[in-house]
Amino acid sequence: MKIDPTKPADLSAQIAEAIRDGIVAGDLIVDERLPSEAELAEQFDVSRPTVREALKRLAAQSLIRTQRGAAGGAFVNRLSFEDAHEQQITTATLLLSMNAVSFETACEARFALERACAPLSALRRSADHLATMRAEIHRQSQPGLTDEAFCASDVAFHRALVDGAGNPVLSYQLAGAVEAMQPLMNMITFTARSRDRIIGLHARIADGLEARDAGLVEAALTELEAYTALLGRDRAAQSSGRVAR
Amino acid sequence: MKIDPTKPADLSAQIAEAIRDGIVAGDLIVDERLPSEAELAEQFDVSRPTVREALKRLAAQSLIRTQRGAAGGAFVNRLSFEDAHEQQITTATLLLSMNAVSFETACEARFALERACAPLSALRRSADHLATMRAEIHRQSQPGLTDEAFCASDVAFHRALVDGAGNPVLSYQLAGAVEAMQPLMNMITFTARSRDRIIGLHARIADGLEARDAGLVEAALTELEAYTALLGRDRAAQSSGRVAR
DNA sequence: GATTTTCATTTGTCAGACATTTAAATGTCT
DNA sequence: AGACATTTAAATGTCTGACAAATGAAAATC
Repeated sequence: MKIDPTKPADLSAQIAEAIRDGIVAGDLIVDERLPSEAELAEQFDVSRPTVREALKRLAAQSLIRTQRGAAGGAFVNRLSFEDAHEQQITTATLLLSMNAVSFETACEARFALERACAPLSALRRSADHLATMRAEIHRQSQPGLTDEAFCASDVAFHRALVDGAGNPVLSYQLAGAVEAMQPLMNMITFTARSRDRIIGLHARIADGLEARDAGLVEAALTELEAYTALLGRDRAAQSSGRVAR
Repeated sequence: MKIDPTKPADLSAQIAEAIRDGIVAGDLIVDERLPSEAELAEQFDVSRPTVREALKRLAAQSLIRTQRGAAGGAFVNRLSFEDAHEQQITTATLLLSMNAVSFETACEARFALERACAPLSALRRSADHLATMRAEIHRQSQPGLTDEAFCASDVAFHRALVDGAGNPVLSYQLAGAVEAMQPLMNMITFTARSRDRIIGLHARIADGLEARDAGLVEAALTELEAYTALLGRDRAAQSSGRVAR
């Protein structure tokens, strides 16, 4: 592990990269302890603050964790699905909010991904998944539910659908996409009629999964996509109509 | 923006979180300059190194960029698809390598996602995408190609398929998944016969896209999934047969 | 032997300083 | 006045040294 002090990049960035490469290449295995900050500083021939900046970069990506005290230090972190999920959501959320991705584009991606889960979920969903979905449908039909709570329940419903596929990689990828869209969905105001429509489609999805009929689920998802896109367009039209610019 | 010095979390982590929240909430907009490190140190009532550690955390997530010099400083970064893509790949790669995700699971997720792209890609693929895919197929049939080069071309082929869908969100999500699998794919040795089989399926995918027939593409992808899973099982069987453990 | 105390190690934080980069301000010449 | 060179100030990047706080292990004590 060597770094080039003449490179234009920051030393801390170079050091972080060197350590990251070591982790990816398997030179550093999970739960292995890195040398102490003082030792790393000596190895890379830099000061301790520089090493610390590098370690913080890695910590921000959940690649390492640090522990204070005698037997403390920096340890290679076992990246959990939860950690990755968190990162994915913040990244995807920012991406959607800053790149002005159109609602339609995000919507299309989301439902395309969900439809990809449908056959697997129809095959493997447990009774638990189904129960969760039914419970969320019931919550969604409660009167007096705020739009935000409705959205949150919507996310939980779709998350159960995705988890039903029994593939953690899919769950991680997809749940991230679904949750990242929530801020955009929250901007929609759901009328009683639109809620009824959505709940009805949710029920059809749950029915399809119960019958293990992927076709039904996909059809309902396609309808739901079209309806969601419509709601998005309505909101856009309203807000552009209300405010002058 | 306030932090609590009595909290168990590191000050730099708290500061990073405070700034991140500001970005997500829109208090800090893209390309806006943050206060200088010295000013931030005063605002949060901490030292400059602590502020710097916080900024490095944010830089590691591509949330900010820093510039040296007179008009320099830390600026809120417009998160690009490329940046997000990079992050996604490293995260997903580590996730696959450290969590011992089975080849089958990763494979299933990958092809489920690709099938989700098929209808959109059939509808929207440009002549360019098709040309890229044909070119990669041609490269794959060159004799003397190393396994690694074959894999790289395979990734390029599938990336063109995904990009053909014309949905940047899908491209970002999916290309990440495909590329993250490359290390696992690289562990497979491709015989001449298996290459022929794969190339044939690639050709069928390209044909399907050319004819804008999503069904053909999906069918070929399903076959390719089955075949890839088979190759993965073979490799597992061989390696477990060769080495004792 | 069990409990308490001490201690060494390590990360977390601070203060101050200097180096380097960079753009803007200033000065100078044509 | 305009073009070019120089200076300057502001900002990040880095270093040194120090102290605080946490923590596990060894030593001391009961």
